[in-house]
Amino acid sequence: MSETQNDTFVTGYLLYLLAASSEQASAQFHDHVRARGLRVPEWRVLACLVDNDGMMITRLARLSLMEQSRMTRIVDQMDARGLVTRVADSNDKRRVRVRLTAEGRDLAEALVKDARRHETRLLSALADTDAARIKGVLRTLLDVLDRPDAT
Amino acid sequence: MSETQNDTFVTGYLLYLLAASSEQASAQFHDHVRARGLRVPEWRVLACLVDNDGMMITRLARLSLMEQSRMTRIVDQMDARGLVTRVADSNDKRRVRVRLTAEGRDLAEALVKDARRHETRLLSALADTDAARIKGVLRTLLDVLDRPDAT
DNA sequence: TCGATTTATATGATTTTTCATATTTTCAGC
DNA sequence: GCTGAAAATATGAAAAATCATATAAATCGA
Repeated sequence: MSETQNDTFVTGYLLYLLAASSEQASAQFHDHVRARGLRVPEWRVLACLVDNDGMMITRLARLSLMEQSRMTRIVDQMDARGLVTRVADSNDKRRVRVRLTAEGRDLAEALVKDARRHETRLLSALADTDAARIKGVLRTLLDVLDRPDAT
Repeated sequence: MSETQNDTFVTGYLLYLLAASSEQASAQFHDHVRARGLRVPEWRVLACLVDNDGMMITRLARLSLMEQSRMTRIVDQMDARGLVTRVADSNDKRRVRVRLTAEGRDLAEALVKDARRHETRLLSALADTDAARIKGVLRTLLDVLDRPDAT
């Protein structure tokens, strides 16, 4: 008994399993993203914009799971780098719409393709039953959490 | 069609579902942790140490999903605050064992109790089938990711 | 048992992230 | 059409995280 192993709580704790799964499942792809010269938050922005170009900063922040002020600065940098442009919303002058540039779109589409491939590989490493269930379970969890009575 | 909604990729992407689930499922409890005067990484350290007191920094970092140098500084702060103490390992002088103080242990045990309660509530908000499956699916995913041939 | 390698931790410098709050614009009710 | 509240974004200052690397101890092989 060289290394006393209790590990009774953390390892079985739902929030740990979620954090660890997310972290570890993403690690490889995030390396790929960085190899392509992007930081992870930037990749998230690109992915959101491929789905729906011209999102406003606030929504981009919510979807990308980060704070608004941080998103403002990330958009700054991506703008400076020529991946996106800021466009004033004509109806509501408070809003800033973020649009992909041609370069941004190319990069985004290439990475989405890579992401899909990676996801397929990941799912195929799971048993069929697990692969079939995982997304549904997570979506259900997210739905439940969205309800105001959540907890 | 006021807000053009495509949302074809991100919302259904496994790595997004994992990150979002983790983020959102944890949000409430993390607020609780902060209300108790701890930052999230500190709570993670306490939770690990309740399971297995005297872990070394490196292992603590791996389990808490963070970098070693970051963990060194977090342990510094927790030490300064009286939650843990550093103990030199007698067999291997490179190692630093992190031990809970009495105060640290009290806080840790209280929070673990809260965490378990919170987890129970969370799981009971899911349908029985989902609740029964979620941990298993995540554990399987983690197992697969641990294998060297992972992807 | 010496030297090269690996492992564990620490630290300086830089970059990110956060927090609080300012600014600007819209909206709701009167 | 005013006024106060709410929403969207930006920004300065502070705290935290990262990256590269230093230091020190253990281990492995010839």
